[in-house]
Formats: sequence, C-alpha cells, structure tokens
Amino acid sequence: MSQGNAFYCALKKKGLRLTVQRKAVIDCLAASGKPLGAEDIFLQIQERGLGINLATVYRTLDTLAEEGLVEQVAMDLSRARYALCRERQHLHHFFCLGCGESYDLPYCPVKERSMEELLPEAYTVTGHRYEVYGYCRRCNA
Amino acid sequence: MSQGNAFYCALKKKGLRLTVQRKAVIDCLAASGKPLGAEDIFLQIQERGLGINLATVYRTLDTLAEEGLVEQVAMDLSRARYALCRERQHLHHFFCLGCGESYDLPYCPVKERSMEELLPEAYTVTGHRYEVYGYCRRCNA
DNA sequence: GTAGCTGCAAAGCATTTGCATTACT
DNA sequence: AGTAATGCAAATGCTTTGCAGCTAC
Repeated sequence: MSQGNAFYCALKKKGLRLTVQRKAVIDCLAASGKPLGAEDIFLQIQERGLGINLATVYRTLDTLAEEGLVEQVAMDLSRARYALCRERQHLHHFFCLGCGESYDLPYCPVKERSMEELLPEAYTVTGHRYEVYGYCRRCNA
Repeated sequence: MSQGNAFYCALKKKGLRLTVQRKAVIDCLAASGKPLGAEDIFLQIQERGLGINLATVYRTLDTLAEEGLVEQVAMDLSRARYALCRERQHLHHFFCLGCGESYDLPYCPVKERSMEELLPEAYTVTGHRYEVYGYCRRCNA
C-alpha cells in the first residue's frame, strides 16, 4: 500500500483498472528488495491471506511490463523474474549466487558512455541489460 | 570443421568424447554469427543432412556450457540462446529487435571499470551479463 | 571391452489461453 | 450497465529424464 501508490496512479492514468490483485502484485514487488518470479509473488500474496490465481499474476506482470512499470530480469534464465522500475535510476543488479539476494548497482554502463560512440552509425539503442553475478559478504565466508 | 577445431581439442582435453553430433553443434554455432536456440541448431544440422535428436542438442549445449565453451545469452527470455565463448574478448552483443541479428559489442563495462570500486567490500564478482537492444541500420529504414 | 553418448518417448515445468463469471468505474 | 479483469482448467512449448542400444577411445 505504501510505496506502491505511484504505481497505482500510473495504472489508473493509463485507463487500466485498479483491482485488489494488481495492488497485491505491486505491493509484493515493492516490499521485496529483489526481483521475484511469478510463483514467488503468487505464494507471498497467498500467505498474506489474499486469494489470487497464478494466471492472474502472469497477466498482471505482462500488463505492468507493457506499461513500463515492471521490468524482466535475466538473473535466472530458467524462469522470468520481475522488478518494479524506478523513475530515476536504471535497474541494474548484483546477484549473489550463494543466497540469491540482489543488491542495486549504482552504475549504468550505457549512462557512462554514450552508445553512439560504440556502435556503427545509424544504429538505434532502445534498451539494455546489465547484471553482475558473484558472492556477497556473508556468502564469502 | 574449420573454426571449431579449437573447441574439438578443448573437449578432448577435458576427457569428453568427440562425437559427430557434438562436432555438428560446435560447427553450427561457429558458422552462425549470432546466438542460436536449441531448435535453431537442431534444424540447421538436419538441413545439412546430418541426423540429430533435439534432446542431444540440449545435452550437448549443457555439456559445452559446463566446460565453459559456450555461454547462455539472455536476448529472448522465453527461450535460451547459446553462443561459443571466445578466448580474448567477452561475449557482449547488440541485438536488433527488427531483424533479430546480433552484432558484437567492442566494449565491456566490467573491463573498463573494476567492479571492486563499485561494490561494497568483501563482495566477489564471478560473472556478468551485458546486452544492448535496438535497431540496426537496415531496420531503421 | 566399456564407459560415455545418443535416440526415443514420456515426463516436467513455466507460461499462456479460452471461456464463463465477477467486479471496477 | 458495460467492459475489463479474474478464476479455472486445459493447452502449449521449451527443456529434461529414464532407459536401451550404440560408438568413440
């Protein structure tokens, strides 16, 4: 409820309905510090006592992604993970291969060096993905 | 046969058998400029008249990936793509959303700036992913 | 000769879809 | 009221697996 408010508004502005299920998905992603898979979201919502269908979670994530409110993360190629998009900073993560936690990377390669100087002429860049893998402090012990 | 030779040797060195099917998969990836999915590889090998089973393609790609000879590419999260690893330069790609072609990126964010200066202390980096999406010259018209 | 591979067919999962019902606006 | 969204269950599609037969070494 708290942090998700901006996302509620964004949905309404786009003419989409603000349902209990959509709120729940947004809240869940907002509460979690790390990217979540559809099943994770489904289970967490159920734990909170709210009923929701897995198919609805998938459809909601699809919708949010289309509206640019959520982004797919490649961390684990065998299942899609999603994270809320933040306004100013890009979504770049460090993933701990030990505990699975993720931490924000305060660095975006595309921001630092313009793509134009790296690509042939007449190419257009519309997006990018940048993720780093390794072990966090705790798991290094 | 041509470019894949180094990969044949690598397999043998690791005590793995050099079968017709494994050669075919390596050759296919070496011949293609862009990352391929298992099905792509399967079809291309069949077109060349060689028989192979899809399951074998998957198993071969798994094996090659375990040995560090092949890398999964995140381009399309709905199906895994693979590319041969090259010795010196990292695997970073620009993907054209129009025609699906991929072009090598002559730039690696991790090489340019050491990760240590960007991450908290006692973190270890073992790998990363960096991919750029957009439109190539031809598709921009 | 023998362990490692392959082929085949069936199983496993994540994700999607069709359709009737429900509930935002 | 009307339409978009949900639930349910079945379908889809990529990927994996068990097992018997084959083959590289």
